Formats: sequence, C-alpha cells, structure tokens
Amino acid sequence: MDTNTKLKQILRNEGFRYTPQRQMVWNELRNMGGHHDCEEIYDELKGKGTRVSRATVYRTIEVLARNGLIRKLEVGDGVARYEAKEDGNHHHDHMICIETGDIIEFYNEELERLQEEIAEKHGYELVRHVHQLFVKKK
Amino acid sequence: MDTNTKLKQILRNEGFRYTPQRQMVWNELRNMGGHHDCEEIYDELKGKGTRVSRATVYRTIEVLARNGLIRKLEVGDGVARYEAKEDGNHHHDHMICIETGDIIEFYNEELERLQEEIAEKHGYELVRHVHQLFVKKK
DNA sequence: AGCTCACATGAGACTCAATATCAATAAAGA
DNA sequence: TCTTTATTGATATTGAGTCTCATGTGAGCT
Ligand SMILES: [Mn+2]
Ligand SMILES: [Mn+2]
Ligand SMILES: [Zn+2]
Ligand SMILES: [Zn+2]
Repeated sequence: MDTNTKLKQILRNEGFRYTPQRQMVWNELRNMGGHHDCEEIYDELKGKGTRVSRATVYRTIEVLARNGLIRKLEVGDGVARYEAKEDGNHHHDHMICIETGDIIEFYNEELERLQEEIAEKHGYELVRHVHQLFVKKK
Repeated sequence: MDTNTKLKQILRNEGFRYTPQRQMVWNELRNMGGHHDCEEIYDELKGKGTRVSRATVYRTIEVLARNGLIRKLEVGDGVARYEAKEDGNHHHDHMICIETGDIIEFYNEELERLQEEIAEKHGYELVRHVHQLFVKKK
C-alpha cells in the first residue's frame, strides 16, 4: 500500500477528512527527511508554489502526530520539530550536538528495557519517554 | 556554611551582586521544595507581601541555573520548572504521571553508564542529558 | 560614613511559537 | 447533485519568556 493510501486510511478511520493540504504536509515532511519544524515545512511548501496556510500546517502536524504518522521532538530551543515515521522506522532517541545542532539517532535495547523496569518498580506503566543526549565532538 | 552564605559566595565569585531579590527567590524555591515554574515562585513571593518583579524572578532563576544552584526541568507543557539543588542532592531524572501530573524522581546507575557509553561510541562527549518517563498508575 | 558607578531592579513593551476565531470552502455520504 | 459538517485561510490572540530604559542600590574605595 502506498503512503498516501495509508494516510487516507488512517485519517478516514479516525473520522478525519483526506484533504490535499494534509497530503501535501505529509508528503513534504517525508520527502524532506530528518527533523523539521512547522515553519520549515510551511516555507518549503510555499517555495514550491503550493497554497497552504501556516495555520493548516500547524493543525495538520498536530493531526499526524496524534495518529502516530509523525513524531514530535523538542530539544529545548523553543521550536517543536517533527519527523516522519516511515514504515520500517523503529523507535530511536536523539543525540544533539550542542556545537553544530546536528541530530544523531540512537537505539539501545538495554536502555529501553531498563526504563520499563524502572516504571514497573514504582508501580507505573511506561507510556512514552523522552531521552536526549546533549553532546559535543571529542 | 549556611545556604545564604553559599549563595553569596557563588554569586560574588561569578561577578554577580548579592541582592535581597536573589536571596528571596533562592530561599523561596528551597522552601517550596519540588518542581516549580517562575510564575509560581512569583505568586508565592507576592503572596507574602514581598516586593519582587516578575522580570527579576525570571532573571534570577536564569542566574541560579547558570551557576548550578538550581536545575531546569521541561516536561513539554510549555512552562519551565525548576528545583533547588540541595547540598546532598545527587543527579536524578523524572517520571511524570500523565494522569495526575505527579513528578517522581529516579536514579539508575546502569542507565547513566549506558548513556556515556553511547555518546562515546559515536565519537562524542556527553555534556548533559534529558531523560523523562511519562507513565500512568497500573 | 560618604562617594561613585557599574550592575540590578521594576514596569511595561515586545517577541515569537503556537492557538483560537470565524467566514468561506470543500470532503464525503445520501 | 445536494446537504451536512469538517477544514481551510487570514488574522487576531495567547502566553511564556525577553528586552528596554529610567531609577535604584551593592560594594569597593576613600
Ligand atoms: Mn528510547
Ligand atoms: Mn540521568
Ligand atoms: Zn529521529
Ligand atoms: Zn527533581
């Protein structure tokens, strides 16, 4: 199934409409790759002559995030970034270089396991987590 | 050495002045305990009849954080919270209950070690990290 | 104790990402 | 095609945090 059909199915299934604007935002973020904020997505679409409003980009991003199609990333600089969750895209966390702003992805099974264990130990169920390593080149 | 003398020493050492406002913000956050935002600190001081401006609370919090006297905590709800670093206060991360908003602290040595290891593995030096578990009661 | 002045404060203007408003538009089902 | 109702675009508004600048004050010096 192609990604647009997938988008359509998920939206329809949640009672949302399958609109050109939502397709554009979704496709743009996928094509850009990496981690981008709403303003970047909006500028990119505007640059291509596409007619989408800033408000709709923000709203669409919210809808996509709520439905697990994209992931939100806040590194503490005041803007929320997003990344498309491609089909084969497994969970990962981020390492942010405090000198270049580069974002490197990492995954560690033991780390994931320990978090579950800790939540459990306190009588809680782990729903989601934020894990960011702020680093600099050695 | 009492905490106000410690505050004085650190401020003076960094070229900052030891002012009543800075003492009040520092003492208030310590007395409140837990994790609070600037508005809460401001309201608390105002409620006691203390004369401090909102701008000064924000500026003081920034100074205290920069000098390692307090720690910043951002849980993603748009407001930065702070907690006093008491003398015996070792590093810890936070578990946030998504139902009650409760903040539970945790520390796991193995977790800390793994983070260093991961940064290292990618040729980076770990400067700081953000680690939050969003949980709910089982 | 008094003098000096660079730093700190208070009040309010300002920034900027994000959200809300609302009239106009257009999915989607009948 | 018609009708209903979510969505969109343009813009106003929100709110945490920052900036400005006139006034105040900590602290070094005499
Ligand atoms: Mn993880
Ligand atoms: Mn930690
Ligand atoms: Zn990523
Ligand atoms: Zn804490």
